[in-house]
Amino acid sequence: MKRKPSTEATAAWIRLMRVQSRVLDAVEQDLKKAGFPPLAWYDALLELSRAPSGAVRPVELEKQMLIPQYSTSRLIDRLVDEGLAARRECKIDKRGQFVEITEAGRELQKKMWSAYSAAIEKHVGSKLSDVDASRLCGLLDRLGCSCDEAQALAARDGAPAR
Amino acid sequence: MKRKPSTEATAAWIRLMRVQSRVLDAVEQDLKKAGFPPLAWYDALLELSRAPSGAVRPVELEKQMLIPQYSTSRLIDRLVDEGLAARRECKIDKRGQFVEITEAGRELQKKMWSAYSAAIEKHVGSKLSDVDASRLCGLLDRLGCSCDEAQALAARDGAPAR
DNA sequence: TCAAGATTGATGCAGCTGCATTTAGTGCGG
DNA sequence: CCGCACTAAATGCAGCTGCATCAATCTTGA
Repeated sequence: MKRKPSTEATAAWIRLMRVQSRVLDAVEQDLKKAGFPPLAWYDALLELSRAPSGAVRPVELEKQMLIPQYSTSRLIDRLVDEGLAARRECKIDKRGQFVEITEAGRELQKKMWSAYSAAIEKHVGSKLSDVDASRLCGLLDRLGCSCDEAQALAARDGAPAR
Repeated sequence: MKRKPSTEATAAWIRLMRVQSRVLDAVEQDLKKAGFPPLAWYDALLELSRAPSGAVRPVELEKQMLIPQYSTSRLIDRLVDEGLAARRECKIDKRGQFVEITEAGRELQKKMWSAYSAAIEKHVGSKLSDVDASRLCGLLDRLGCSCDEAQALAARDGAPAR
């Protein structure tokens, strides 16, 4: 019987998988019950709303959200279908485009943040002291090769996921 | 601007989502590159192989793996299609059935564990001391309302995910 | 004993994801 | 200016997921 990874490492792996899936599920369920779309929509709206001009190239969105290109393309489709964002022509590069958040999009993002932040508090915040949350961050960061800007983002108005 | 969850809690949430998804991706990719099926198959095979009789009721599998009923049903379909498991009639309850792992299934499980354990070591073990891994476990457990048996499982021959 | 309700497992449908490919446009070297 | 390699985005297809529902069987209680 091979035993490359230590028992501790394996246990950590298992928990990382299980706990994340449970917590994510719980948060997504809360949002859904409140009548909101999936978290990915929120993330996209947040990125769009952060852009000074309110418009972002799909490629940028893709990099920010760490999701594949086709996924971005379809997510934008859905946002546009729902009137939360609009595609704008990109004059300087005719292959590309800009995606601009609409007023409806901004409103939804704000409303979602109420429910979303409450869910984070309920499923994470209330179970961990700030000190422990920071410890958890530190340990997770060592696995993920750094989430760079996460601290900065969290300090602002909404939190991305994934 | 609301600020229900602390900055620390939010940062922990973000990292939990991001790091998990990166690590899971990395491990799944390693397995795929080695020509193996997805992790879910491994988990199922492991559960089946653990059963003393080598046969398990789908309902049991469902509870162990924490996935919905229809998901189990279809996963079993795929395993059976590939000759890794077989459906056996359940005499005592004609609604139900038993799922039994085949020799091919046992072999695949073992081979996958080599690749899987190597991936865990590469993406988790090598980045965290045992002590830190244990700390991580402790913190995660507080979020997940306990993963009960995870420690016991890890001590044996293979580790489930999710 | 038999109807009502619970449990086991399968399945049709819609939506989402990954993969590969396509379409269109850019920019560079010759 | 042309051809070639590269980047931006969209899309067809297959597989997977969740949801709702179904059929079969079991259990319970009047």
